[in-house]
Amino acid sequence: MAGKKSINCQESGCLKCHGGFCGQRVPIFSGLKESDYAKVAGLIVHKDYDKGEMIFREGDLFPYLAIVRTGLIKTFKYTIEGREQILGMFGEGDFVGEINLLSGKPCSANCAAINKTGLCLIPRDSFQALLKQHSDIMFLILEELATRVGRLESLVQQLGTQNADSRLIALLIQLGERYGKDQGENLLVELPLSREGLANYIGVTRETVSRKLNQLKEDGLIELIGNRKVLIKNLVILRERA
Amino acid sequence: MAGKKSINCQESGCLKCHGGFCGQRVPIFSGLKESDYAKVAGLIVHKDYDKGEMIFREGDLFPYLAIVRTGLIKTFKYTIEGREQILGMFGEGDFVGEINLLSGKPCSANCAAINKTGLCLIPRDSFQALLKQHSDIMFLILEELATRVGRLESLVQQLGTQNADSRLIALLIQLGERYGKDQGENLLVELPLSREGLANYIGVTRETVSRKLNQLKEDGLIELIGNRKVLIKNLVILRERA
DNA sequence: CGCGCAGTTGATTAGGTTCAAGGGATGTGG
DNA sequence: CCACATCCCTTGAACCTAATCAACTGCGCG
Repeated sequence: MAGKKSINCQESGCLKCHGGFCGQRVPIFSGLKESDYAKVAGLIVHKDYDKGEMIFREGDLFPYLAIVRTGLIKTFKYTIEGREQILGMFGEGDFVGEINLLSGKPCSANCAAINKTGLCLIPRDSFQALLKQHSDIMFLILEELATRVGRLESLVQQLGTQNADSRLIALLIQLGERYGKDQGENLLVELPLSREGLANYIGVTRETVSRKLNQLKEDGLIELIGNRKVLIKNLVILRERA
Repeated sequence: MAGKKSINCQESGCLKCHGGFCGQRVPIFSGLKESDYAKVAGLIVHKDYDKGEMIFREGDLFPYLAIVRTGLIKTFKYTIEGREQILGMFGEGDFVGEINLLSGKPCSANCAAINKTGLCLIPRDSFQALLKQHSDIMFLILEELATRVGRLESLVQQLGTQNADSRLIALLIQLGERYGKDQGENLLVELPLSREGLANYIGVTRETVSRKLNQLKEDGLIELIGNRKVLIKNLVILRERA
């Protein structure tokens, strides 16, 4: 056993990953040749995080590109009042830490594990060298950053909306698109976040989320299954109500 | 004269710009050699916009990288309620349109001129070719996108803050950092936006901006000079109040 | 000089926060 | 497998802030 919390695959060339997850299934490396991929794999360090554990903090130097191998993480900032404002969520194959990769600037936000999470860390220097040789990777990162800008813009749009119903509905639809499974007419959404988490995404209190969710249930638009599942019964009307 | 609203410098190799503004004073081209710069200049198309005029709309294909030569522009989305939510402002030397450059995707937001504005437009195809030859430009764009992500994150943080005072103060400080001029103890800020513009930045109504601004004046923290200037008298206390 | 837009100010209202208490689910250890 | 503890969620009531609606002011401009 290589320890409980941190498994370093450096010597083995990360055989555990190679042919497995972190690498070919990661979009930004999808274009690499076998031989190049082996080089990358040799640099990867594995690290596991418990639910709720911090990965980096705003202001930290975090000299890695972190790829999510398993689990789910979030980036967030603290509002002036001290509430946690979620900025984004990142699942398998997504990466964070790109900012410090380039300029060596400190982190612009906090990052924590939502669930038990395994990351693949690529040290900054190694990655920069890789980038220079493979401009196609740079291109993919550029694209990813552009879509990230797009997502943040949508979040700004959501938070700019006064109405709490609209914000919550927009979030539900969004989560549905990302995590929903079709169930005949309906869409079953496994929520990655608690009520408080949802609240911290859309800038309201957890009580409001609770109330609005139950209101939507009473209006027959959704069904609440336990605390972590929502069945969207009428996406069309839900969209209209936003 | 080459027309009132659109000046195409293609034939002349954009002599007007060369040695003048759009090019060497634009950060992303700062590393180009004279000869390479001449190539870029030959591709540039000038276009002028009146105050309030749309540059592109959400969903448009806008196959240009647009560099601000003179003036000021904003990107924005419409909230679900129909209010205009400003996403960002871009002044001389800044660029927009990077998203469609790569993937050819439609615009994720609207863009309009805040003041009379002159843009330098570089057609997408030409720019992509340029990027392939100059990975250093790609790198600069990557960096710019990263800072843009950072700004949007801060905006999300601001909008996630419930308190309207805090939001407005945060905006004032931000504008102060960007547009402020030191006046001894004080900081004079030329506002690039109307009250309504400020309101559309921080997701409140123009009435609220007006009230809060006057309250800050009465508390001796700021001085209002006409409608487009604010004198910040005590930045330290202002920060505390946020 | 007067028109029109931008900003201000006031009164009212509505919606969400806050504070407080009760109810369920989940998981752990006996 | 049940009992218990904890965490999370729900629900209620009061409050408060910012939106809304409406009228007024004043500045800039033709």
